[in-house]
Amino acid sequence: MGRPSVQDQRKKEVLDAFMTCVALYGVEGATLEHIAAEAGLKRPLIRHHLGNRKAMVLALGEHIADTLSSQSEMLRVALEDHPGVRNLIEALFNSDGELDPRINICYQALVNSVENYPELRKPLLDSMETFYKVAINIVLASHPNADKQACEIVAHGIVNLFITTDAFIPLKPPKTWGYSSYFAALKLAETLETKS
Amino acid sequence: MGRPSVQDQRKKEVLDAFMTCVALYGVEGATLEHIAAEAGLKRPLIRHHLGNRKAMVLALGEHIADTLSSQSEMLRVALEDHPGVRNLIEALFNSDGELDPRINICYQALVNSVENYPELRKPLLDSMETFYKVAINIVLASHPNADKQACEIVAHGIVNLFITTDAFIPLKPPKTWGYSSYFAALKLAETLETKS
DNA sequence: AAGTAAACTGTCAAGTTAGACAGTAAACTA
DNA sequence: TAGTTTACTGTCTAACTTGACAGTTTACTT
Repeated sequence: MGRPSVQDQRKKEVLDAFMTCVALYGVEGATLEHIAAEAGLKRPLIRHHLGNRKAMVLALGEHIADTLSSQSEMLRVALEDHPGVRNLIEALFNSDGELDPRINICYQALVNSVENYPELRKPLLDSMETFYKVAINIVLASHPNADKQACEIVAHGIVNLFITTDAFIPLKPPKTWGYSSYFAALKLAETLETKS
Repeated sequence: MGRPSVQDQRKKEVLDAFMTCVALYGVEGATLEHIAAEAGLKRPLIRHHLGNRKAMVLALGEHIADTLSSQSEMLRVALEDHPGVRNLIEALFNSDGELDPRINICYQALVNSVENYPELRKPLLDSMETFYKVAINIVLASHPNADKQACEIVAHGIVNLFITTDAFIPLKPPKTWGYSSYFAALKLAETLETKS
């Protein structure tokens, strides 16, 4: 049967290194050399595992989408026993390093490359949609009497506020920026309380 | 006195082309060839006007920061006679093409490059701060009796919701995404009404 | 121990990119 | 018209980047 394949594992490692480089240099700036150095491998190995550049970018798109989707699932499971909008907000804003900020940065970089790699659009769109869906369901579950549309809007808003906060991380902004988004999310959540 | 200088004008044109390319290919992916083609000039001219690559990136940082600041000023002036949070939200979300979405995309790309170009941090931080300040003052002006901190939070929230909406534009998302941010911003604004 | 399938390495060729600089053309002044 | 300043072009070099592929090593099977 020959040497055992570590392709699945290696692929993940390389994609992780790719993710780091895209976050730092942008999609086209993440060269094979950068990725190889980051992954601790020789350059030709990158190609061996992920194929040529286009295949790599598309694989990264799938990877980011999968990661976002599985993070959504983790969020859903984590809040299954402790529902409540409040807990959703805490999970998003006060998850100390549990949610990898590279994913958001990388996601944005890929979004901006959709024109060059149209195949990226669907996975990116779908994975964000599931993220929103999870948030919406959490909000709906904790406010069964509230207006359905209002819940969707609040959920979208909370997620979007989180996204912006995450996007500013490389800037090392004053803490007030993060706090404001956090409190704005809480305010949004409160709009459901008063109506119920 | 020799041939009249068009440097100021050309510089702006080249920076505009640079902005377009960064939005499309990322900071490191925006090559001189791309920029030259976009600007309709020969490659060496880019260098003539903006200097080497590092100088170009820093110049773009200043340019984006200046543009953001002047857009903030325009917003301030436009809403001077028609204050009100509602009008702020309309101006942000329903400005049909008046606010260039490339600026936001480019801003994000530059934020992610702060580690490679540390000098970018200050202008990016300062210009976003003035954007927030303008929004805060508009909110404060229309709700003089409301809690000051609440106004700041709402203003931050509205701006951040707008930023996320703008960031998704290259994805061509379903209209509901944009609407949700818009309505979430309105809901945030309403939290001030009920308390006054 | 021989066979084998996969991971891994070394290296070359083609294309692209940034940087540098000499030189030309254009638009003004005296 | 001569001089001057600036915009602009052509072109060379060095470095970088991707793609390709032959060859080696590793780890498992029979």
